[in-house]
Amino acid sequence: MYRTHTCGELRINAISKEVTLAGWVQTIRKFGAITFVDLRDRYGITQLLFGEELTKQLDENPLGREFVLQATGKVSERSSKNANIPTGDIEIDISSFTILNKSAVPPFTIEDKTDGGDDLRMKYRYLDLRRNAVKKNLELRYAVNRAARNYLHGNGFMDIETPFLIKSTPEGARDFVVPSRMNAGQFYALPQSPQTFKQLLMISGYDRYYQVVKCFRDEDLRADRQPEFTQIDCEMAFVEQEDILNMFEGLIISIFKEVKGIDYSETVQRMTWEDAMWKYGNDKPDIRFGMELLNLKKPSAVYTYKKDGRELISGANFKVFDEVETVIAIAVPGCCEYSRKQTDELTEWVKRPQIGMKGLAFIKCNTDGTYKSSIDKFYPEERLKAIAEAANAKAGDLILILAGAEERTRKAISELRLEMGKRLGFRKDDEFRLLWVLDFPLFEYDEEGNRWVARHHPFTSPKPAQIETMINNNPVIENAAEYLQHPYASIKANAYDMVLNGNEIGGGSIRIFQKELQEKMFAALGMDKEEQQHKFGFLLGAFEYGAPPHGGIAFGFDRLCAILGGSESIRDFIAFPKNNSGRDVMLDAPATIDAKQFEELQIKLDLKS
RNA sequence: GGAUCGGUAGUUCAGUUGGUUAGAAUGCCGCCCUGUCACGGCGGAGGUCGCGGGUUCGAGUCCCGUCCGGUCCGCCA
Repeated sequence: MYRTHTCGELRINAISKEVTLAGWVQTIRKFGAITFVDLRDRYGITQLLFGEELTKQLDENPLGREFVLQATGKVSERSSKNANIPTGDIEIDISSFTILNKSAVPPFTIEDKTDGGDDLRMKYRYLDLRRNAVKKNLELRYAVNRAARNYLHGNGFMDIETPFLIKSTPEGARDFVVPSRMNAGQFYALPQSPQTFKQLLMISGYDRYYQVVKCFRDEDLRADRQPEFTQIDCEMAFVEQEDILNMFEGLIISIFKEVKGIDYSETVQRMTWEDAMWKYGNDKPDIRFGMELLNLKKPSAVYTYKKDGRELISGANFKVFDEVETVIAIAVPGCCEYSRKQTDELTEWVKRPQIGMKGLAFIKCNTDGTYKSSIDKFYPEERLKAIAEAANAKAGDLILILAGAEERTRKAISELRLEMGKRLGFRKDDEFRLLWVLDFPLFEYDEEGNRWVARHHPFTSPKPAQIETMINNNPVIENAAEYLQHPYASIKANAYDMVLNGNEIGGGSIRIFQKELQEKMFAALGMDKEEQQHKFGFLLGAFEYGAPPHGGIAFGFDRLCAILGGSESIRDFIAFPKNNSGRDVMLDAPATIDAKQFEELQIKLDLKS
């Protein structure tokens, strides 16, 4: 037996017990005749005391950091206790020890605040995983996993595995492809999601399905995006949108409760996609704080039913506002005292290439009721006041105004709102606010191909009232410049995203379950009959045999864990992540393969560069 | 595909206008130390300044190229 206890469990009540521990050497503190060794395992750290005799033995067999050590001795009370660790009241007075294995000096310190950089930590990920900070994240991940499974199991969902080697149907993201040896010249694709399989399971009658499953997308990465990632993938039959929303806000609330001990008692807010874009400039608004947008001017074709406040800025002969498509303002609370230096810094911030605005106008709503602005030359005080009132600005607030092309400006003001929210401390890691964003557009216009693409995916059903619009209109876009006038531009989907603190954590839709509508959808996306049959013949075939109404959702498991853990990056919540270029720096993958493997696959490399 | 920041000791970093032998902290090694827990004290070793080329009397420093890493845009149904 290697050990009787772990390094995290012994307390004062175990005194004088004879125990054997095994673990890794965290630190060695030698004092001439006696030596202290902190022994670490997954469960904690326990101090070992090497007396005079054993310290002499250490001279023969010196210990080093990360050596694997087994030690037997008696639990005793420390003469000076350490309140910082749970086992700090006791130590093990060692009677014998065995060095089970030596260790090279690790390239970085195995501590909560390590001296190692990201790159090095990834290369030696097996050492990095020994660190408490990373271990905590993986424990959180496992807790979220358990909580999700418990909830779904409790609600009658069944975990059914779906294949990883499937057919490439390049619709959205690029597929990872895998060559087949037995079918030379042919390729499998790794799934971007189990989408079609879970729909087939609904047709097969497994009316509540879930899977915590790896998905693969061959696209460029970000701090919160990996080429392989995990989804909590769910699907239900005989449901409407309302059933799905209720079931899955229940899932997240249950995870909050089990993992974080949070009672999320408030009603989960709901917002249409148009409202989200209008009020926050963004389809995943962070609703932990206000600072809603004041739309002072919008191009007429966008958000057709929304009235902007253009009368507030028009007729002032201010070219910048007169000549652009869109003008949007936000009122930043309590910032009217910003100095020239601070407003200049904000101007530089919005001019960065990532934001790409030409400038920033501001109105200071002074606490004495006066207004001071960078645009006073064009707008007398009463007009500034009118804008301030429309923006719900209070005395003491700073109004920031951006002007430019619709899409860019909306995106920029949204980023500015988030940045100001962050600077003012409105975005707290430990405050969680859920939001459903509903009624997304069914289609998006693809400028490059002058065609429609599915905003969510091609299996998403339109709002029932708009099915006629879709069937009765030709998807062809005659006039690219006026694509917004096309009937398809206004079709809304039965689709929903769950947003947590400004992050999309899940998204789904009610699916199309009628063959004819699905064919119309494929056709709208530019697929002829032959292509439809080649790519999705199996699904269209299945729709002929009694497909029930169904819908579902998938949650980004890694991202959800990162947000619950208060982190921006998902990498520390994945045991073995890839770097920015999609490389595993520990394995040094991807890599070339043997000539023999190419031979077996009957593939010859002919790289372009 | 593009933008941007970085690469100097095992590690994290500093290095002035281009100018003597490239520094600090930490880690590592040795000696001392019986109550430490960020132990302490003394001493020591440790460098292809990512790589290649150029400018210069002289390059860690300036220029060009390239590789690697971070962040972002495009992309991510």
